Amino acid sequence: MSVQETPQAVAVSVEVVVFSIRDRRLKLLLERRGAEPQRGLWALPGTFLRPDEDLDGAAHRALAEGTGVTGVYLEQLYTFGRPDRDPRGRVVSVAYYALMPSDRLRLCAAADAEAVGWFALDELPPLAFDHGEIVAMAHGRLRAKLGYSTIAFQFLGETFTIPELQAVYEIVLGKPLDRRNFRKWVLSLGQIEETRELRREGRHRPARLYRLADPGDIVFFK
Amino acid sequence: MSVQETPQAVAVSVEVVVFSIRDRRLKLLLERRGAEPQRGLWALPGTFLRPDEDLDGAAHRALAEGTGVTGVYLEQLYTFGRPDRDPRGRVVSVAYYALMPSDRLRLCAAADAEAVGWFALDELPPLAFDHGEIVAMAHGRLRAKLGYSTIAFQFLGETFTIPELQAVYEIVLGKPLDRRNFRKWVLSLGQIEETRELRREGRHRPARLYRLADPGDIVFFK
DNA sequence: CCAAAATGCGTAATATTTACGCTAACAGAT
DNA sequence: ATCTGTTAGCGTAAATATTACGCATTTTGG
Repeated sequence: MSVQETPQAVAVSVEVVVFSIRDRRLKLLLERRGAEPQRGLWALPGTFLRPDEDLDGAAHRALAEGTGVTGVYLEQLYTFGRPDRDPRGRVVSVAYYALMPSDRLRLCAAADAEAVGWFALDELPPLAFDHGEIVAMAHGRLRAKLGYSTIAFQFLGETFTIPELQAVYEIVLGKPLDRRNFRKWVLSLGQIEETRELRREGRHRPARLYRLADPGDIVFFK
Repeated sequence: MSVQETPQAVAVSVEVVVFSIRDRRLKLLLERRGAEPQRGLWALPGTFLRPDEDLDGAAHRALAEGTGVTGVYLEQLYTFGRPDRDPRGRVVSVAYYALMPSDRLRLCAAADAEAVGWFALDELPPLAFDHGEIVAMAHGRLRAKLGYSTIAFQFLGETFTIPELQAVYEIVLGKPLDRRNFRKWVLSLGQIEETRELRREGRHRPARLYRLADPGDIVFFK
């Protein structure tokens, strides 16, 4: 790095694209901005980076402060730095995306946000700054990563049935999958182990509950 | 983003991991640091972000100033922001990686660098800051992306033979490939078209020269 | 004109993916 | 107790993709 150049002071923020599946749809967590600029528009949960904090830490904090959510899967997505992307000045945003089970939420509006809400990905309100661009990239990455990693499991609780897992794939990919082939495929990954319990709901045969063999880990395959 | 927080001033830099294939090995372009801190250590070409510049622009500039190289394939890799990663203060680095043909270089040492040089990936000198970590991630990304995109072509000139392309794959993946299957595979991608010319070298049948059907574009497949 | 080296084509064996028939288990209605 | 609708779960065959590899072709150097 060229140390003879004078480093220019820049504000660094993190923004988090939080995905969850609710009502059989892929949804996004947004905060309504309670301050200028762009007051009233919806925006991604985010925060400025603190002096002694690393980027992952800031992303976790943004999520905790904005929504009370902790312990979810978080991954760095991309860094956005167009000079004019924030009217307040030069802000470089490191975007993250997060996946969480639908039940894991206690909504608590952040101090400077009038509201927090879930929005279906295909019915998003107008977003602040360049957050639409960030969301589009996060969605693409999520779809791609379903195919070669176990991130999809992050949408589910500790135990889950194979049909529930299949629903996650179908909702994110937007297309139906064959039950029988899906079952074979997911079992062949060697990532889940069966429990002794069943999930009974509806007037039909109950499904066996499974558990991640290595919870917390994201495994890559193929 | 939480606008009530005071944004902390942070220096933002870009660092570029430049890959090329020279002498049938995967090599990396490094600059020897000519100033403190860590003077004398080798480091990735990089620069601080300027006020009116976007991140991609800064990465291209870092490359042009450090090495005189322009017009190469550049892609954002990851952003590194551990609080203690640079002894000068808080520096968040947006890392990029670049691929270039082996012939495309006019080495010109940057003003503050005593030297610029190519190093085989498995014989790297000690690197400054956390650049070793950045290089490791770039190498992983490069290998992964060979499998589902046409980045490999960026290592070659405008025209190339199929065996030359195969050598790129073999060197990056570190394993031999079957000539006949490789040919079928690469032709089936529909990304290259044959020219009327041949490349003659050595005492053997000359190879046909091909050209990218859509030069500059990186195509994803599978 | 022969040997060496590398291109270029074709075909068989193997593995992976996809399609889909069929049985099992449960809830609730008759 | 039996029937019915619905979803879970198993197995098998067909289609597709990948891999292995034999062999003829085209060039150069001696």
